[in-house]
Amino acid sequence: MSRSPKDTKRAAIFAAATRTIAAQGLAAPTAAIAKEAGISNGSLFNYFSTKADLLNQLYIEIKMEMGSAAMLGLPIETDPRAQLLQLWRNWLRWAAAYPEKRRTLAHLTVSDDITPETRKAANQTLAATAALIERARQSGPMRDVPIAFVSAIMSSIADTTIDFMAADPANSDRHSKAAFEALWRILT
Amino acid sequence: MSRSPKDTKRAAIFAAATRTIAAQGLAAPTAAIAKEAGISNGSLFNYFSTKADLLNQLYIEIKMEMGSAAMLGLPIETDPRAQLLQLWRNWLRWAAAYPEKRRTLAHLTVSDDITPETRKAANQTLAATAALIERARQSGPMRDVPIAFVSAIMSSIADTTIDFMAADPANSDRHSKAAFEALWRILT
Amino acid sequence: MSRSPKDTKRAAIFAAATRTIAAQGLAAPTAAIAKEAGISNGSLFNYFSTKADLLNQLYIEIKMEMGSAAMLGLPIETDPRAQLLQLWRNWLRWAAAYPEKRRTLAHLTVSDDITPETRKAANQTLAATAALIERARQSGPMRDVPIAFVSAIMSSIADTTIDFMAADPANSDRHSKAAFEALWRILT
Amino acid sequence: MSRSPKDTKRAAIFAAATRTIAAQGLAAPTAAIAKEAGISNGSLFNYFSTKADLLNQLYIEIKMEMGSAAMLGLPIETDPRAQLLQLWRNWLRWAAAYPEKRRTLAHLTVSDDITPETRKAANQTLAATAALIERARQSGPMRDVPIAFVSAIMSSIADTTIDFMAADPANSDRHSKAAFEALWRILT
DNA sequence: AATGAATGAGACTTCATTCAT
DNA sequence: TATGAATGAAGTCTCATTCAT
Repeated sequence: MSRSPKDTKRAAIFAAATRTIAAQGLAAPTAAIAKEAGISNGSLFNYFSTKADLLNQLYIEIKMEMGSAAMLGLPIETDPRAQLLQLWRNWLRWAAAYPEKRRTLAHLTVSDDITPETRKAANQTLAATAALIERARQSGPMRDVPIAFVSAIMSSIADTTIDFMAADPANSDRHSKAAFEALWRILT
Repeated sequence: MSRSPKDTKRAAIFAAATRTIAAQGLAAPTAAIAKEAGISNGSLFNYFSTKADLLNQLYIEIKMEMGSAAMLGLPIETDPRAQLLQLWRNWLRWAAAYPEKRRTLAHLTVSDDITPETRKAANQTLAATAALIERARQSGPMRDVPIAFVSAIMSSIADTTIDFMAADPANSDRHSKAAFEALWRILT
Repeated sequence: MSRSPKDTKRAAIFAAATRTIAAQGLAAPTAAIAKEAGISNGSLFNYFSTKADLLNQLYIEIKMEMGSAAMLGLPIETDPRAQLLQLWRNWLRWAAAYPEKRRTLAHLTVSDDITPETRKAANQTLAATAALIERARQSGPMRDVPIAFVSAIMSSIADTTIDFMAADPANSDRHSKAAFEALWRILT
Repeated sequence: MSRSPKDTKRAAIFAAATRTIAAQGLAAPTAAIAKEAGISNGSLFNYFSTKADLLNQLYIEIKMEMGSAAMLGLPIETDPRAQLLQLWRNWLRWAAAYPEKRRTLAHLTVSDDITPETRKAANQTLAATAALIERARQSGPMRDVPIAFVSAIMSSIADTTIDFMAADPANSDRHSKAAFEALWRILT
């Protein structure tokens, strides 16, 4: 079950890239990422053929982790609202716990280096989430809209909420609750 | 009424920058922008002292135009819903009409070159919008949340909607309407 | 006797160049000099065909003024020592009175833009000085050395003295006197 | 005993910079220096972070070499005059042997890129020289003047002498001797 | 597989000089 | 004669990528 040395190193580079990009933005030199990862600048290219390659894979990596975190310990067989609320809390908790990952993800999301293929692949990590939303909206007013659109709106509300939680941690809970209620009103 | 030649040239550079950044992203060379504007690379710096200066001013320019477009022909003395709906339509129509401005604005919004002062200045173009939202939500469920938060959520929903409208123009209206209804449910 | 308008403007440019170069060095933009002179950047080139031309003429101008200042009110028919002392005092007084001219002159002296012809022309402003030195050294130990060499040594001692006077004005007199005595010992 | 490859390359860059600056002045492009050193223009910045950094280090390098050369094989326990004479000869010989180093040093000395810290550091290479002068002047007429002033005068005379030696090599010895005697008369 | 020096294209910016008005 | 916008060559510095060791 343990990871190969190669995977370990890749993970170290991902972590280094996350920290470095969170701090410096996408213009962060590959040399800075390599240094943060404790390897030489040249070595980075033994693991990722180009900087763009690294960014694309990092994007998928973070997206997948975020997706997994969102689904963690989700109650089965409960009413949709309870499930969605749990998903919402998981999501926001993850974002609060890993601010650098979120910052870096925000940078990557708007990068021209991220290919459409990568975006498509990353979106599939949200399939489970989409299923939940599907249940929640099923007989509500959004029932005739493409599910991707509904998901995207939920995402954008979550992002906005996370921004405000980060800027004003004291009122984190209030913002989180208000946003969830708003979301629920959208769906039902 | 006509603009000074200097303003004309500035406007030409803004337009060139908008096109170039929409196409190439923020990494677009100043030389490319100058060429697009029909001037030499050195001349650009007779109008903007640095690239960052150009970006900041362009950001404010587009934001202000967007704000004006949103308020265009807004009915006075109507019920809040009619007003907000008009605002929503104006906004989305502008975005659809000037996709390059919107793309460029999206790039600028996340740029590290945009200073906090610029962001603050640009946000004041949304004051009128905020007042409308204020009326709409006044006795609704979002009444106790900071208005900035409500505004931000509205913005993010609008952005998402615009993205989907751009990607699927045939269903523009459906998306626009569904999103507005969702927004209205959030507020009331 | 009054100067032509053209000469007045030239003098204004010389003065502006002196101040600007004293402050910023030879890399001072011609535009900065023009602005300091109260004219437009293009106008400067109506008076001097190139920047190098301006620098060369400025060099001669300052050198001539310095030469004149040194000879001011020189007693005739006195013993050589009294004459040389007066010259020395004049020289140092001028340097103390016009620090910007001296700074600028120092910059110009080492500039590659100053042509050998200019240097030769400027040196002739020192002819009168050389004559004084000639008298002073006539039967002394330096009698067989080229007069240009003796003059140059005197110049360099004067420059060094002025530097120290500028850096430590409180001891100006002491330094001036000590240096003159040293010079006198060299010559006699 | 052999230098590391990195030091070898640094030395090559120093040599290239010395030649290039001697020929073209401080405005010599870094690209020209790099080419002269046989490396690409980007490589230069692997060794010196900025052009100013290179200039500062080069200044110290040449000053130290000059200082060492001056002290070479200095007789101990001799009378001050013999010691000073040896110093003088060493100094002038070095200057004659490495005209490019001297030219470059002259350029660097007046450069605004050389920081006060660098100048201070470089001046300490002359501490030994100052001690010699101290002995020589001890009961002479310059005994009450700051030693820095005396040293500076000696330097300026040396520089002037070197200029004349370079311009008129046939009379090198005459000039050197005459200048030393003049110096000695100053001190004693 | 790891290293890190070397590369050189390309970015931003400056500025002496020109020229239409 | 005066203006000042326009020019574009040139300069410094960065950095993704390569490759000999």
